[in-house]
This record gives sequence, C-alpha cells and structure tokens, in this order.
Amino acid sequence: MARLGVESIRRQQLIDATLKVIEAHGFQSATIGKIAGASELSVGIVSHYFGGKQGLLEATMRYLLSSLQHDVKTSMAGRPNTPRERLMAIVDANFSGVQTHAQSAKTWLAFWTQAMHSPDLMRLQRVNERRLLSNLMFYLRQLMPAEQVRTTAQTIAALIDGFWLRAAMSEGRIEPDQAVALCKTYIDQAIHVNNGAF
Amino acid sequence: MARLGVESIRRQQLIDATLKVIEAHGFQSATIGKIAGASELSVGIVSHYFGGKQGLLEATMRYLLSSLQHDVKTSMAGRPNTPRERLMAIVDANFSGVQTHAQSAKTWLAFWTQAMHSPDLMRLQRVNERRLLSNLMFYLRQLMPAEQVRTTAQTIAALIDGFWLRAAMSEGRIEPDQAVALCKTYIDQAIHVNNGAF
DNA sequence: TTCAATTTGTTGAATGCTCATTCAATTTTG
DNA sequence: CAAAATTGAATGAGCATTCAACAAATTGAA
Repeated sequence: MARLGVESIRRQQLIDATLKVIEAHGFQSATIGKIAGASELSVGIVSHYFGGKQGLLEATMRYLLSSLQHDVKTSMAGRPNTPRERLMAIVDANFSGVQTHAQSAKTWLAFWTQAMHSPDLMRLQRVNERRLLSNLMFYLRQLMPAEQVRTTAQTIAALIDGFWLRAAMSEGRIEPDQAVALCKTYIDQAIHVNNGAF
Repeated sequence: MARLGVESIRRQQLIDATLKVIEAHGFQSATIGKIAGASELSVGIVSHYFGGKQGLLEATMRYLLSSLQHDVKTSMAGRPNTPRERLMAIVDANFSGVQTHAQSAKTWLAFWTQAMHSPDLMRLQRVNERRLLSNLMFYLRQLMPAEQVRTTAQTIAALIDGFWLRAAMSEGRIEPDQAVALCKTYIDQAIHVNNGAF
C-alpha cells in the first residue's frame, strides 16, 4: 500500500529537515550530513530522491512558495469579499509564516541570496513576485485611479519585503504584528490619498 | 616613504577585489584564490593583513557601511537645511550606490545573509540600522506629531530595504530612480496625512 | 501457509574535489 | 645586511557524490 506513499513521505521528511537545519545553522553550513542526521535518514537518500543537494534546495524553496500561496488562500477564506479586505488578507498571509516559525525569514533570505546565482531558483522567485504584484493590482484597481495602481502595488510589495528582511535580521525580535499593522496603515493611507485627498 | 602607506593600500586592494569577486561570482564562490587573483596578489597576503577570510569579509562590510555614511553626508551637503530636504537626501544616498555599481545590491544581500550567523557582522548591521532610524526620526519629529514619528521612520526604513532587495533580485533591471521616487512619494504622503488630513 | 525469488528501499564507507590556512623560502625596502 | 613584505606549494579539513552491499517488502509457486 505504501508504494506511492513512501516517496512523498521521504521527500517531505527531507524538506522539513532542510528547513530545520537552515534555521539552526544557516544556509552555508546546511550540509547533506546535517540534513540527513536531522531527518534520521542516510546521506545517500538525498541523491536517490532529489538527484543531489541542489535538487533538494529547489524542492525546499518550491515548498516555501506553495506554502505562502496556501496561506494567502486560507487568509482570504473567512473574510468579506471587498477589495480592501482582500489586500489586508494578502498582508496577513505574508506574515503568518513568520509567526508560526519565528526564524523562517532566515530561510527565505538565504534562498533569495542563493536565487541570484541559480536560474531555476530565480525563475521561481520571479513567478512568485509577479503573482503578488498582479494580485495587489487587481484589488487596488477597484480602489483608486488606474494611474496610481502600479506604483502603489510596488510600494506595498517593497514594504512587505522590507519588513520581512527586518524580521530576519532582528533574530525574531521585530514583531510580525507590528509589520502587519504598518503595512495596513500604509494601504489605508494610499487608498485615502489617492482618492482626491492629496 | 611607503611604510605606513603599504598596509592601507593593500587592505583597500583586497577589499576592492572582494567586492568585485562577490559581484561577479556570488558570495558562496568568492574564494581566497579568486580574490587574490583579482587583486593581483597572493593568497597568503589575506592572512597577513586580515588574519583570515572572515576578517577580510568583515572589513569589506565595514567599508560598505562607511561608504553609505559618506554618501549620506555628500548628499546632504548641497541642499537646503529643511527637515523634508534632509529626508530626501537620505533616500537619495541610500540608492546612489546602486546607480554607480549596478550590482552592489547583491553584495549587500550576501552580507545581510552572512550577518545572521556572524555576531560581528550582525553588530555592524545593527549599528547601521539604528543610525538610519534615528536619523529619520530626528527630521520626522519636526514634521509630524511625536506619536507618528517612530512608525513612519520604520516604514521608510522598510521601504528602502524592500526596494534594495528588489533591485538586487531584478538583476539591475529595476530603476533606482523609480525606487527613489516611490520612497519620496511615501514621505510626502506621510507628512501630509500625519498633519490632520486623515 | 511457507519460503525462496525479486523488486524496492536504504545505508554509509570510500572517493575525489574545493578550499582556507600555514609557513619556509624569496623578494623588496630601508 | 637587517627588516618588512610577499609568495605559493604543501597540508589537512570539510563536503557532495557514488555505489556496492544490505534490509525490507512483495510476489507467486508449491
């Protein structure tokens, strides 16, 4: 019965171990040996299921990105379907991972850095960035003049990234709650200002 | 005559070479060998002047941070001494490095990542962050109610970091000019909104 | 059911590579 | 010639990858 199950179980074990090791020891010293140890499997298994270390790292980033997508959907599920609420849900989702795993921002940052020298990771990163941007623009379009939409979306995206970075650098000491609050404050400001108040 | 000069010349040669190599090959593969090659010196010289690779990396980050400080001073020099102009000068300075060296954002990002697992680099990073924040707060205090100052400063700082990150990820394709413009737009919005308009 | 045969899953020692560091030898400077 | 500066081959540590050997699960014939 476990024929098809074993493979996905092992893959997830290794991805979880990778995240754990990167959080604990940093990307540079996340070796196959440590990852295998953390997963209670052997070093050889990595090549078997992922073809090598690089494959495991890419799968791990894919997992992080899809988790984020999942968080966005979950965050939107129980809320009123208004443009403003949708924007707030996106902000919440982008910081919900930090709350559960206080140090996961470290992992993101490591992947961003790594992505700059790996075409595959870079591609993943871009897809995600575009999705966030077009998501934001879709809702902003319903709240302000068309010519303000793109720049506002870019600013929100930059804000999210900036606070993530801060969260990563501060060893978890910056409160995600605060970052969320400041992002939301900016969104309300932007809606207000771009409706003739400025 | 060159007794005291040689040391500082060699140090700067090696720091320049380090920046060049990181920009070209990435932080991970910036080896002593490549750095020595780029500086046209030998591998042994690194230990001689910096005690080892880690020492060279720290010195390089110190150099980047002091360059940024220098850019801030320069940027402020020829402008009216009003709070708003000072804020704009800070924004300009934070993106002037990107303009001259299109890929230096990569180096910053690499150092940020590295800093998270090196107490010395982390300390440098924190000092710099505090300086930026208190700088911003000093001028914002003259432009808005006291209770808005800290959060506005944090938002501006996050915006700057966020756009830097974007610049780094986009392989230099995001225009620093645009980032500067959006930061400035936010500052003017914040000044406006926090003076009773919202 | 029982037990080999076969397939599937897993191990970890051996291999070979990259790299930082060291330091005796060499060159340059004063 | 003494001191300072520089070299780069030698060393050894750390690491990813490989693969022959082992273990577990599955099958099917008796």
